[in-house]
Amino acid sequence: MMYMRFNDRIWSMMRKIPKGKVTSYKELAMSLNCNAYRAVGNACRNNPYAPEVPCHRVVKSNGDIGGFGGEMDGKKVEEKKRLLKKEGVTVKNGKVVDFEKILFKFK
DNA sequence: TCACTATATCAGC
DNA sequence: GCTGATATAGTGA
Repeated sequence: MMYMRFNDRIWSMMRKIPKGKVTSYKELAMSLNCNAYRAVGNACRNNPYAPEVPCHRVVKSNGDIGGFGGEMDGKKVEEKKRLLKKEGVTVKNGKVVDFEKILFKFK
């Protein structure tokens, strides 16, 4: 399979996300290919790295937290929210406050 | 090729 | 505003 270049790229990009900021799957996808939103999420799910690649700083394009650890029901999602809050990102009702302001764009 | 995925977008209500 | 269906890109089997 052509190696995992996409995943590798995704991880590299996420690694650059500064603390206190977030990005969206869409932004990541757009920076690499264009519409591989799902592929980005896939990369995160297959993320072999843990704290090195802050996958919890990646949220949906509308500011929603999305999922985490493969659980979309909750459970780990609250952990994600907690992590973001701890890093300075305000999360309310499962959504990032001032999402556009703290959105980190690659370019 | 088929099925899966931490999404995005549109239609219907 | 919310729910469901569809589109799209990539990986694994």
